[in-house]
Amino acid sequence: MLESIGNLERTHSCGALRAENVGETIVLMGWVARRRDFGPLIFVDLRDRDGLTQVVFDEEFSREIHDKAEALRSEFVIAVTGEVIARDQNSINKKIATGEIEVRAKELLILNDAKTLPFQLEVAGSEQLASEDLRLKYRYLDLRRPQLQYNIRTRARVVSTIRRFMDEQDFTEIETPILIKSTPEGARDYIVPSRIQPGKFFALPQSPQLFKQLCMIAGLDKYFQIARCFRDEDLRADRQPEFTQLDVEISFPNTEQIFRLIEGMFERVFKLVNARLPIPFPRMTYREAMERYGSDKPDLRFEMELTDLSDDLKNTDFAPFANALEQNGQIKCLTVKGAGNYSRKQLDELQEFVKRYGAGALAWIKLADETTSSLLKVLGQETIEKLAQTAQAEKGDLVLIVAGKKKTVAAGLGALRVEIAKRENLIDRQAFKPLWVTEFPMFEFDESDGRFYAMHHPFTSPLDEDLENYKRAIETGENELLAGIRAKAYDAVLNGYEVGGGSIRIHQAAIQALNFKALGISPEKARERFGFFLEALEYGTPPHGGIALGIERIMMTVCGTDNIRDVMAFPKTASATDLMIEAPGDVDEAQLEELKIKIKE
RNA sequence: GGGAUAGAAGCACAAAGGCUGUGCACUUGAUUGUCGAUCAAGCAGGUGCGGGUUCGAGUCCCGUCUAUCCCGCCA
Repeated sequence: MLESIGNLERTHSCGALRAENVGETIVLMGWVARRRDFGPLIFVDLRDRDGLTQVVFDEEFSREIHDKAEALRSEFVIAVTGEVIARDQNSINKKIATGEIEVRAKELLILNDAKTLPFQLEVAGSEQLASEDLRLKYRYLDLRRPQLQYNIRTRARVVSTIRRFMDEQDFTEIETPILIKSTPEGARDYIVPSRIQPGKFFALPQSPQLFKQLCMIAGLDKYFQIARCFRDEDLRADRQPEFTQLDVEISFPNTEQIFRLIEGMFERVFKLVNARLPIPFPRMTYREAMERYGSDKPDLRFEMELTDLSDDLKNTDFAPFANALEQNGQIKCLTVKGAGNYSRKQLDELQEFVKRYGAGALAWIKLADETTSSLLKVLGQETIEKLAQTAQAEKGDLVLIVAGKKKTVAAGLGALRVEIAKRENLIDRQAFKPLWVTEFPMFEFDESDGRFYAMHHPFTSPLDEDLENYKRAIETGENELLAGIRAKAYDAVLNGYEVGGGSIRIHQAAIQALNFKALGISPEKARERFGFFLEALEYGTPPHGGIALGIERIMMTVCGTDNIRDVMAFPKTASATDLMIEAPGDVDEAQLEELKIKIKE
């Protein structure tokens, strides 16, 4: 028999009661986390979002209530009125915040029952959770787990802290449209058919980029938005098709102002979890990051930098190395301290690992009792010793070498660096290591379709020092020169995650036109795609720039998880479906008819 | 689009190519101090799906589906 809550009100949460409450009569409501039946005595761990409180149903105290409690099962929803009593010294439970007390029930309302759950929320004394697909199907149950409750509530605190901070800094929160126009540049769009304009489509924003720039043209001066963004691309452990950004734009800015603002924001956010960040953040150019770490988002929680061996090998006959150098490539290595005893199997695994990034092979030098190497036969002992010396390897160390195109070497060794840090447990889990990566290249050449793409986005301003070369390169079509042009673009990096990226934008129509030319977008095409924006640029556009920060990525570091699904209430699977609501789904024939859409086949 | 791993009771797992099993959950009973309660009994699957190899297949092979991680893609 289920009962009504009536006018009963909670006096405390299940995490609130302490020794000083002893003697009070209180009302708790929550879920039965666990029941321990001792016959005349029944213990119930009552759970809500704040914690657990032990409730005692004592036959001696109230026969009627005790007997009623016999019917309780896991996840029943109950209201308990009772007295807070102190526990014996030896029955204090140090594992829970309310462990010094318990509640002796004198009233019990069974507000709802619950079927046996399809999986146990947490198996006591075990790290094992049910498989993720099952937990995603019953996400509302998985969310009852204290860890997810903590993550979701911490996210809310972070977001409200950000709002308050941006408000204090005199920013205006502005909502931009969700139904916008598709722009083929950048990520694939999610598209939405229009009923009133059959055959036409909206797109969901990949980011509010052009709208925030238009806000600057509109004289709104300091804009921000906690903006939902959509990208129809494949998922990863840190990527979902819809996600949230703190989107920021400022008029008359310089990079320093933006860095200061964001550093202040991060400082405030990380205070919530009692973490201190180094202010100002260290900085590194893109070029330096790639050379030293093989990554534009280096994880600075551990050392282990790359070493260039190209000089030592410039006269080598060994074909893979000679070819790499001939094609303007590189030979670089990682020195792993104390890994000189790696087995053949381990080295094979690492080789397989770098091959995923396009590396042909992984050569190694082991400095054990004697120095051995997979290259011994082809390079000879002397060269091996020299390489080990250049790599600053000492006895007991391991040197891992990759040769090839610069991009491949960086990708392979950059990823290997992180992989080895995980295997060797080199990462300080408590540390927060932020970094600004600056001076990104303007463009990236795509071999497959033989044109340049904007590395950041097509509205990014070139670096002042590179402006002359930029203009010349575009006018004369010198690809090599163009590839070297740097942008006023920067990324915020935290613990190896790119948590944000931004730039100073182009505010002059003539430069914007040049940029489209560099990207191979004809004036006609540009007008068709971005005409409204190009026109807007001509009506007195102030210099402006900004940044967008990924809320989920920030939350991943705040919550100490490596999975984005742990910091979102209702995430999607790797194949971009929602197992709970079973989306995407079919629509009625009538709906399609209204939209004038026919499904092929 | 590609690669890797996994799929067995409600859940998590063990099972040299040879009778399937363990823990938790669940049900019933016992139990005055537990907090991963304990004890006893009970309930419960034939291994994601489709083929193949074999005297015999969770186990080997092929395909497929789902989940996860990665490459490509994406900032």
